[in-house]
Amino acid sequence: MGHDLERSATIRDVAAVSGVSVGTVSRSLNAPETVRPITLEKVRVAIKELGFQPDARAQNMRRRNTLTIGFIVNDILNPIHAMVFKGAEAELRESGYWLHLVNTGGKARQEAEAIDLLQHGRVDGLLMTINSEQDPRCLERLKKLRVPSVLLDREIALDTDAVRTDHASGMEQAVSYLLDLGHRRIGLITAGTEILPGRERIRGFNRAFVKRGLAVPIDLIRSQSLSADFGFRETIDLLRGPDRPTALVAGGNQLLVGVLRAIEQQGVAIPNDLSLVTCDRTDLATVYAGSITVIDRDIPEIGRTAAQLLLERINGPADWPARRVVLPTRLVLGRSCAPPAAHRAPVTA
Amino acid sequence: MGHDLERSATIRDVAAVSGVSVGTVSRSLNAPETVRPITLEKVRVAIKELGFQPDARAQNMRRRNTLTIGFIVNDILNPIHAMVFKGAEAELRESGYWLHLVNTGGKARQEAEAIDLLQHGRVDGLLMTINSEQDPRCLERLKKLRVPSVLLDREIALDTDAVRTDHASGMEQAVSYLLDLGHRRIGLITAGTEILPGRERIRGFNRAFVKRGLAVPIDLIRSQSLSADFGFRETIDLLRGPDRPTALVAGGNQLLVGVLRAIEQQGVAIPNDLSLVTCDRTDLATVYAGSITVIDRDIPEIGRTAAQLLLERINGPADWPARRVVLPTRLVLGRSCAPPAAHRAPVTA
DNA sequence: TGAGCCAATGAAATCGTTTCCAAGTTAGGG
DNA sequence: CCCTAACTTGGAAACGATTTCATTGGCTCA
Repeated sequence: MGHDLERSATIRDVAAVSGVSVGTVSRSLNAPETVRPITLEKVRVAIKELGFQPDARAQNMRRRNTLTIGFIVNDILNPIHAMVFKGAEAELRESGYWLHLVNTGGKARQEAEAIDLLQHGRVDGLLMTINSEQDPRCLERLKKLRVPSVLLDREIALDTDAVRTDHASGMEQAVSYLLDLGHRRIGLITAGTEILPGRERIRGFNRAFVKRGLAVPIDLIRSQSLSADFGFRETIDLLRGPDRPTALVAGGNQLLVGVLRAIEQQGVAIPNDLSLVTCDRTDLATVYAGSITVIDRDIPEIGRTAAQLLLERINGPADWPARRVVLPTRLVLGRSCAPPAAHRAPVTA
Repeated sequence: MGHDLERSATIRDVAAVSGVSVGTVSRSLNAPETVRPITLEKVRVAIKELGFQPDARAQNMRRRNTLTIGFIVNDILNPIHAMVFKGAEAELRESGYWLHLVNTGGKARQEAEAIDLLQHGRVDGLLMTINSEQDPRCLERLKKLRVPSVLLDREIALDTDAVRTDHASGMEQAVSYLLDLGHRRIGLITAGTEILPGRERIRGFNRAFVKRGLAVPIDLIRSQSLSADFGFRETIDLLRGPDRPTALVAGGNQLLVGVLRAIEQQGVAIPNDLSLVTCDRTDLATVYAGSITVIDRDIPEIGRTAAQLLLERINGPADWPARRVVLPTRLVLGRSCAPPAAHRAPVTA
C-alpha cells in the first residue's frame, strides 16, 4: 500500500543493536572474512531483526558508481532492440549491473538529452543505438562522454567501441541468391544512408550485381527510412511502376510490416508473383506465407558482445584503443522465393 | 574514448571559481529566484567554465529519492509489454523520471529478487507485471514493499493500486460474435488460471455460452500458458481431434504465433476452414491473412494510467486507499471470421 | 615474562549535495 | 536617522554508507 512512514534501518541502527561500530557492520557485509565469526553472528542477527538492507543511494555516492548501465534506443517496440536488450541484460546482470532503458524515438534532441543527463553519476556505462550519427549536438556530447560506451550497429566519427553486423555481405549473399534464381529486376527498400545499416545494405546490394558484371537497377533502390509506412509506400510504388520488380528485399524488420501490407492490398502472391527476402527472423517473418527467406543474425549475441566490451572497458585500463566487433549474417531460406515468372512460362506481355 | 581520469568539477569548485559559498551555488541551481541576479550570473559563468553538472548520486543521496521507477516485466520482447513501457515512459519522463527495466523471464525467483533489490534506494516506485501471483516469496516481498507500486494486468491478495483490462467482457463479445456467425464448436487457448488474464478470459468465454443457454465446449478450452509453443501444440491437437472446432480464439499475442504456425503446417485456410480471433493488435495480427479479427485495447494507455496512479501515490498522502482502474476492450473485425462451413453448404459428413 | 606482530575493532574522515540557521545586507517606513 | 522586516548569503550539519588510521587485545616466540 502506502510508502513507509517510519524510516528504514540504517547501518547505525544495526551497529547500535549489535553493539559494534558502524565500520564493523560495513565490513561484515563487504569483507566478512576480516570479521571474527562471533561478531559476524551478532551483526547478522541484528540485520535480520531490523530487516536492514543497505541504502543503494548511499552506496552509489560513496563508491562512486551505480552498477547501472544506460541503454539508449530508438524504439524498444522493435523486436530487434528488445532482443539486444535481453542479451545485454543477461550478461550484465551476472556482473551485478542493472539497465536503465531510455527510449528516444530516434529524435536527435532526445538522444542528445539522454546522453547528457545519464552521464553524470546516473550510469556507469552506455550502450546505444544512436540514430543521429551526424547530428552535431549528439557528436559533441559523445566526444566529451565521461563514461565508457559501446555503439550498437552504428558508426560515428569518433573512436568508440562498437558492435556491428556485416549487413553488406548478408545483403550481397541474398541478392546473389535471387540473381541465381534468375531475377534481374530486384527491388530494395531500406534505411537512409545517414545510418550504417542503410549504407551497408546498399553497398552489398550493388556489389552483388557488379561482381557479375550486371547493371544495378538503381530505379528499384528506395533508401530513406526503416518505418513500416515507408515500406508500404515504396512497395506500392514499385508494384505499380512500369517494369515492376520480380523480387524484393525488405531491408529492415519494421519495413517488412509495411511491405506485407502493400502486398496484401495489391493482391500479389508470394512467391509466384514476387519473391521476397527480409532482414531478421521476427515472428512475422517466420509465420507469414509459411516463412520468408531471411538475412538472419544472432541478435542476442549483439547485446552480449556489447555488454562484454563494456564490462572490459569499465574494469580495464582507460587507455585501451577502441575495438570494433563485426558479427556475421547467414541466409535462411524460406518459401518466399522462386524463379521469376518469365523463367517458368513464356513471356505473356 | 576511455573514462575520465581527472575528476569532474564539484559544486565546491564552482563555489571557489565564482567566489561564493557552496550553499549559494546550490540555491542558484535549485531556487534561482532566491539568489541576486548578479550572483546568479557569476555562478552561471563558473558553471559554464568548469562544465559542471551536479552529481546525480549525491543528489539522490541527499534528496532521498532517485527519480527512477522500476519496471518489472516478464519479457520485454512481448510487444504488449514494450508498448506499456513506452506509454509509461512517456508519462513519467514528463515528470522527470527514468525507468529501470528488469526482465525476469517470468520466474518467481527472479521476480522476488528484483523486488528485493530494487526497493532499497534504487527506485522511487514500481510498475510490475508479476507472473507469480501466488508465489509466497513474491507475496511476502510485496507485502513489505517500501515504495509505492502499481500492478499491471495482474491480481494479488494485497491492497495494491492496479491497472487491469476487462478481458472477460472482451472475450464474451468476441465469442458472442462467433456464436452469431453460427459457430458452436469454438476453441480457446489462453494462459493458465494462475494469472488474471487467463481467469478472466475463460470467465468471459463461458459467460457468452451460458447467456444463450448453450453448453460450454469445455473440451475445447486449453488454459495453461501464453507461450507460442503452447499455442502450437494445442492448435495441432484441436485441429486433429474429433469434432474439430470451426472457430478458434488465441487468447494472447504470443500464443497467436504458435497458433498460426500450426495452421500453416496443417494447411488450414482462414477463414474458410477455421475462423480465428486473437487478442491485441500486433503487427502479425494486422498483416496476416489481410488482418485477423482482434480483441483490441489501448495498450499505451495502460502504461500511461499506471504511471499516473504511481505519480499520484508518490506525491500524495501515504494512506490513500488502493485504486483499481479497469480499461475496456473493443472488437475490431478483420477478415479472419466467416460462418462455419455447415452454414454455407449442406453438411457433407 | 616481555617484545613484537597480527587480527579485529572503533572512531573519524569522506563522498557531493541540500538545507537549516544565523549573520549580514538592503530597503522602507515612521 | 533609526528600527524592523525582508532579502541574501556563508557556514555547517546532515544524508548513509565506505575506508583509512589508530588502537586494543591476544598470541607467539624468544
